Amino acid sequence: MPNRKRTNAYARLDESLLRDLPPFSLLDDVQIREILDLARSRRYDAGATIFEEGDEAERFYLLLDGYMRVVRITPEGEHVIALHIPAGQLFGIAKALGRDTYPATSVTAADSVALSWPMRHWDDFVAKYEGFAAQTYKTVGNRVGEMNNRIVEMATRQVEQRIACAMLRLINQTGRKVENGIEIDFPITRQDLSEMTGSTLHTVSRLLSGWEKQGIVESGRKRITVCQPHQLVILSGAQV
DNA sequence: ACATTAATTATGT
DNA sequence: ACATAATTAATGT
Repeated sequence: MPNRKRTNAYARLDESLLRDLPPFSLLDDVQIREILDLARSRRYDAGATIFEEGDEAERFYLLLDGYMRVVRITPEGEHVIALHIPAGQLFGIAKALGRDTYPATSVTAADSVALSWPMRHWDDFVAKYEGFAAQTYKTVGNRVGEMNNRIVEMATRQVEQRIACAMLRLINQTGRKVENGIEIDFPITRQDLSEMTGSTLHTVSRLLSGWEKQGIVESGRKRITVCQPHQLVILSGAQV
């Protein structure tokens, strides 16, 4: 039996991968098949850079598994983590922002799998597939909203409150229930938290140690569990 | 109220 | 054994 030649690097993709994801949930299996046959599937190790800020936006992506981190790097080489993206969401969608270069760098926060399509299909997708445009712009809106909140946070809250806010977002968006609380579902360091909050890894470490003594969190190397989310909410200074 | 510096210890391959 | 991550104390702005 001769090998079938195929464009994908791995076994034929199954329709069920996309069927329940918001951008594609209104489509029938024939349409999903079309889309999958245009897609490339790739696996990335944790910490892999998928594209960099300013690169020509050649493809757009859908994260099937893992977590992405959207990063901006200052001329001085300082990293600022703008956003985390969970599995099931599109990223690298420069066309949705009216751009032909990527506005930020995308790095995997965990081992990940992503589909991607050439950007030239973007307009076809928007025109042809019901619900695709609406859902993607909703996603973009949510991300912009989150970043706006962060700006207010940065300007008005103290470091302890900002870190509490960042951790609350993480457990809401990427939390996984474990015995004694909610664990952040991907490896995360003190350094990462500091890059999300405009702080330093030392301050983060010191605060986490304090919270651990109070039983609010439990942490180890590259992993953090929030045991008492409510206490974090109080510390975050959220408006009641 | 924080960052920075530096020294030390813990942890994972 | 080695590199990376985390802690802790001291000092600086």
